[in-house]
Amino acid sequence: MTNQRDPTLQMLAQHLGIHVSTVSRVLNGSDQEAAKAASAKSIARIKALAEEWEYRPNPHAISLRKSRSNLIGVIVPRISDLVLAFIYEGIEQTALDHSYFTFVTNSYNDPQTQLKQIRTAQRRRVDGLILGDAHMDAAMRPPLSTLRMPFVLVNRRSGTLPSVTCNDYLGGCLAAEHLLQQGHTCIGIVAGLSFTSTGQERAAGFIDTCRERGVHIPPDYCMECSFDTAAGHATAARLLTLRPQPSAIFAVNDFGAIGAMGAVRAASLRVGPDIAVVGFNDTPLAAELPVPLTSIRSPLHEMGAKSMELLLSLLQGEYVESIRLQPEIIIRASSLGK
Amino acid sequence: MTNQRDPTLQMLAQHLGIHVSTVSRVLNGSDQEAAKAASAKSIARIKALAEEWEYRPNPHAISLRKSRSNLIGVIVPRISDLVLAFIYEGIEQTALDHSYFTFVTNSYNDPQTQLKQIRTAQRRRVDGLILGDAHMDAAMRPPLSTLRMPFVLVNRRSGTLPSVTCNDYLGGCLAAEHLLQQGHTCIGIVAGLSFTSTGQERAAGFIDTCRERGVHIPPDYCMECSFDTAAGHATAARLLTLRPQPSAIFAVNDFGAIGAMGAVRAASLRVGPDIAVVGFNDTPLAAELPVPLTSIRSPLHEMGAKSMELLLSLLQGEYVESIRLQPEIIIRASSLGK
DNA sequence: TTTATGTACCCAAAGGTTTGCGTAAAGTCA
DNA sequence: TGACTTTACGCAAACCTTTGGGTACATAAA
Repeated sequence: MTNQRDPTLQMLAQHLGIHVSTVSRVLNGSDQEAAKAASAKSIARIKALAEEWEYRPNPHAISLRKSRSNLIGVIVPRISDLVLAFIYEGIEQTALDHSYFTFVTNSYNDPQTQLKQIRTAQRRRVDGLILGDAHMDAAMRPPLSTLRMPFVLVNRRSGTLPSVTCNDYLGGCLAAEHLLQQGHTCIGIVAGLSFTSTGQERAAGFIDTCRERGVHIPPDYCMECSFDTAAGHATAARLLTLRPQPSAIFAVNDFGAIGAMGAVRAASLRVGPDIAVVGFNDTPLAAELPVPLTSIRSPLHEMGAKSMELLLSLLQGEYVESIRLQPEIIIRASSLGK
Repeated sequence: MTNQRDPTLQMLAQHLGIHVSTVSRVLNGSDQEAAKAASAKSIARIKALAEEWEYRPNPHAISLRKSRSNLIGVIVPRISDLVLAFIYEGIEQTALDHSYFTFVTNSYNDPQTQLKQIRTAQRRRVDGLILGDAHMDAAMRPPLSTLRMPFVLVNRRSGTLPSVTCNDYLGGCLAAEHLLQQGHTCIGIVAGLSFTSTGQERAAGFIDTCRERGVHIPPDYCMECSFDTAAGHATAARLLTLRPQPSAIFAVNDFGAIGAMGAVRAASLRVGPDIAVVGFNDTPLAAELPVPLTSIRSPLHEMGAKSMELLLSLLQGEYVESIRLQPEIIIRASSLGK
């Protein structure tokens, strides 16, 4: 019976001389329902044949009939940003565990593109969305509340929309406490994009903590920039031209911090002894850099997993609360004097 | 007419008093077919209403009817390996341009897992597969030829299976030529996993070129290891304990090279003046590292895009040839003496 | 006038499941 | 024996499209 086409319910039913509806109930109802639908003997026969023929239900037929697709759309700024890749791994694994499929696309932080990708996903009839590219500024973002579809934000939050994020403010505090403890009083910030909650809150936590300890960070020592290495380099270079020159730099993400380290070296200064550098996210790179990078660890995989769990709850019609995960500081050579 | 359910062909047809089959032909046949199916006036009415109601065909119904899903499965070792993330971006964009959807999963270089992921994708009724985690060793890999489904390999090749790769051997040659030109005669290799064509061919190109120029690389100076930073660090550390100590290290991927740079520094040596380091792939990080990394650039995005194009051809039933893209060396401070 | 050729449609089956409802036969109880 | 309940299924519609066939009417050619 190893012919070309995959077996269908109908083929099984016909072969067994049992009606297709009965076969259906046995094969995917609960044990209870199965018992109601057929005798023990029939159940055994059906299951045996399904096994032998390696019957796999056609997902398109199921989706059509049930009008749900078991598909989740994931939209991120860029999947080649390591941070998002780790988050996505958490999402994808959790989805698979619950027999959902996910597909992921880039929006490049462009609201226009984000909206387009959302529409494309909806055309594919996804059951829900996970958005990793939220803008804080409600005016700047597509009207998410009009999505008419369950969704959750991940990594970045926005207003009261359901989200799973790191406690970025606290992360900023941790970074500040460490640098203050090292005796720094003049500090520059590579602040990320201002419309992201990540950038905004990490910087805010940092600045507030400094102020509480009597260290003032002037506005021009806190520079907005995008989250890639090149931007981090350029921004840190500008920070280093300020007078008085900062003795430490806090970058709100590791890629930015790596760029900053490059800028420090390009200015013939040493990372650590001359200029302390602290990053954020503790990507696996951080520990292995030529000068190991002090970084705030955020639980990326867990963040992705939790966001998927939240969405699953939402799909069940349950009420959910946003989640904030705890960061932790990992101190390495880049922020320690000689 | 803004009610809850999305409009269907039938709803349009009923509203217009035109048969659903006619509406179908007008809406997705060519202009030719449309003209055959209905009068100019009817065509206009149909299109107008479809527009007004924002009609979107139900992909599940289409898939069921046509028994094709417009879905492509992509399997990679890890999407959080930057190299694969860039390749995937190329795949995904090209797919979207041809109105295909892709979804991606990790196989962690485990043949067992790979097979499982392939089966899962097939259960979703994908039209084709792109595999980024091929094993060279036919015995070690799932029997890809029995897939009964179009597929193409990307990044790594295996036997004569259709693939899109970088000319890794040539890349290895370029790296060797550069280091030889710098006067190095004792060189260590962080060689990657031996069952991957990438690791194997890059190392082979390097070693062969050295031999041609009279520089012998003993087997114990070429160490296998996985492609992450931590492994690169550990392996480079071992290379540095060899006597005579190598004055240069070629790592077959950038993450490995970054780890190696860490090891060099941990041994109180300077990257560049003391130990030259060369990587592979020229990920955006390379240029921005504290010591900028010399690396062989492989066109990752293009590789992904081309692999998708190849698969599309295969889906058309066309015959295809494997593609090898040209690498290029980007020289930076990490391989230059003082 | 007959025959051929379009034009502008409609019909109905098919694709694979799910699910509310119906029913014949067997068993239970008084 | 009659009434009633289980047991073990079967029936058919529904989900939304696509597509290989018509058909009825009109116009044109022979």
